[in-house]
Amino acid sequence: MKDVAREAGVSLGTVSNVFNGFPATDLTRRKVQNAAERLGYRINNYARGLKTNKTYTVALILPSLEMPFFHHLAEAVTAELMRNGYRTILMITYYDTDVEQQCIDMVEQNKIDGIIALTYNPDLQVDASIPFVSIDRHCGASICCVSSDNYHGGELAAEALIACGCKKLLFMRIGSDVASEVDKRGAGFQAVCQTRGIPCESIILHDSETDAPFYRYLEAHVHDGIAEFDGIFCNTDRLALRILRKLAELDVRVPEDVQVIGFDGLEDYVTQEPPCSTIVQPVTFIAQTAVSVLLDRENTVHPTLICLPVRYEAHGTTKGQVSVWQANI
Amino acid sequence: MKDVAREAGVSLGTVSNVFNGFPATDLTRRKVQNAAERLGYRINNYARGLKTNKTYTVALILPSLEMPFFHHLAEAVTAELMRNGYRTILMITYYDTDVEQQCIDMVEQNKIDGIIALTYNPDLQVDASIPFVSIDRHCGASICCVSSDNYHGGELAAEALIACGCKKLLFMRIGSDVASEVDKRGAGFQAVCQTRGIPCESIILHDSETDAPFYRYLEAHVHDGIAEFDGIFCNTDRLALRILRKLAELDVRVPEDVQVIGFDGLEDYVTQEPPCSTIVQPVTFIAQTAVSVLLDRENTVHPTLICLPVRYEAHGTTKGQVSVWQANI
DNA sequence: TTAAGAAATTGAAACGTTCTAATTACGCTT
DNA sequence: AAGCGTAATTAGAACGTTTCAATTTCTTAA
Repeated sequence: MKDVAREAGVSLGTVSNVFNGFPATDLTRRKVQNAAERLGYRINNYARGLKTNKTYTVALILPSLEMPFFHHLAEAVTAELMRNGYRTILMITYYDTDVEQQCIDMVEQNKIDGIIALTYNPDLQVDASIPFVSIDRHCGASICCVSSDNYHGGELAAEALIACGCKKLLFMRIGSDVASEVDKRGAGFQAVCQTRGIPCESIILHDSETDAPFYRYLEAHVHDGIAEFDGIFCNTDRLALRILRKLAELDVRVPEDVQVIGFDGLEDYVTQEPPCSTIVQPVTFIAQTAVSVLLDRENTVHPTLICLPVRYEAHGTTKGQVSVWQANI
Repeated sequence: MKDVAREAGVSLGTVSNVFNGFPATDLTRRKVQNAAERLGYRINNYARGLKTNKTYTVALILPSLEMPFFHHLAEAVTAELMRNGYRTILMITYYDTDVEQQCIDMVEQNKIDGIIALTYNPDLQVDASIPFVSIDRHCGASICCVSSDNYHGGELAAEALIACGCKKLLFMRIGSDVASEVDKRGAGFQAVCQTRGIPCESIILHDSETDAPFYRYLEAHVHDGIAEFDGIFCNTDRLALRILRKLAELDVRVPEDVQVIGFDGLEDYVTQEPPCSTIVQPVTFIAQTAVSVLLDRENTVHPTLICLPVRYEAHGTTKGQVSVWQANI
């Protein structure tokens, strides 16, 4: 920059002004730009960050990229940040709460502009001075969490199954994250069942790595292809897919005898064989919202939870193309 | 840091020494650490980067995260970099060659320590002074590219099918990246067919978004469940999966009448229904190799291509559990 | 006890920006 | 032509580290 200033015959400050869009004569502007071009000058963002304390970098902390929801999120967050001129530092925790804390520590060390995280550590130590947005799960009372409207998603699933004629329902939930927003899917589902007077059984697996308990339940409650229930809501598409295969194995006809709805609506699972009706999460919208809440530090008061609308999408494991999401619940 | 120095009653330089592991008395070391603790001091990496020109950050540029190969790669690269004390800046190009160039430009501006990229732009402008490793595809004569041993993978596929009794083979290839390392799969496959005197037809789709041409071919060459070929090698598992479904639709029995092998071996596809025999890529190893080549700037001379070993894995769409990868080709 | 040598510590000058207050140049009005 | 207000430019002090030559302190051996 010093060289550019000398080459252009102006002062250091002027070069800085030109590069930051501060007022300058067309002539000087041109002189500086030419000099910079000739010298192949590139601004040094570290020196700049040192002075401004602004790094145009945010950290994205995720448990893994293997689950479709996670890598879709990663892609969407990265894209949205880039659109705003920010870079993404990606960190993977492998569902390990210690690694989560490590990531936070590492990242705070680096004077970044914010953190977007999906973590499982209930008592994460995070510096209150650094903007933080969580996804799917609260971490800290005053930290904004953005997620799908899981509760309403559960309601939609119940409404859809009931509208398609189901009389006896089943809710299946797997996954290790307790007390997360995701947990509300079951609550919404059960609430509707209750109101409508539809019996509903729940099988909830928090710590199990395997689906075996679900399979055992199915085997116990299906006899000669006749099931004791006629509708299942699985809390993820991934699970729904495996349940569908198990049902096929047990000679249960879908959707004739039993109807199935999953949750997520990411192409990866929905288009698999068989494709499954589902509650679609607005991943891209979640990403965009998280980013804009994070970057918008104008309002000092932030919402503590933002739920984004989900919708029901029929893919053949429920009867008909019922547009339940338009129902006024 | 100034405050820490004052608090500990030592000079600025000493504090720096302590934090960088330079020799210091146990006493001073303790004094400095206590002071730092009391003041909640954290080193500022931007100031440090300014001085040392070392940022402990590398950029990872990928077309997308949706393909299993890509997100596995992203995860493995991130983990490996973290293990080495580096941070990962993730950038997604959406297969757009302009965006690729943009990413490179952005990243060069930021004085990072290196770039790992999987790009499609044949004439990417990249600053020779910044360490660069590409994956799956060369970009620039003197830039190191690491990939699976795709040629040998093709050979393995052919060997496996032939060892399982195939007499008339088919090679199917889809994907937009021309002239990449991936392209060598077909070459290896055909070479073995030639040597062994096995007839082999190839259907190569470079620009097609859809599989329709493959389906049309299959429909034309299968009559009443009897196919004119008895073995297929698909250049990805994703494709293999769809071909398998089409074959089922055409009442072709797999593996009895036609055997199928895919390529990639990432859980996402192999465990789908039906699971498919495949050539497994060592994703994690690719990631580790890319990182270590990138970080190891000691040797000024770098290899221009590094091929990592693949292996054949039977999953039921080929007959028997033939361990072809041990064959001495 | 002292001199020499090694080890630890210090002070000040970088690194490449931005920022602020001060200065200079410019265009108008009287 | 002088005076005034505004806009553009400048000089130099930060920002928080590292680095290196110079200095001090500590060890050891004569």
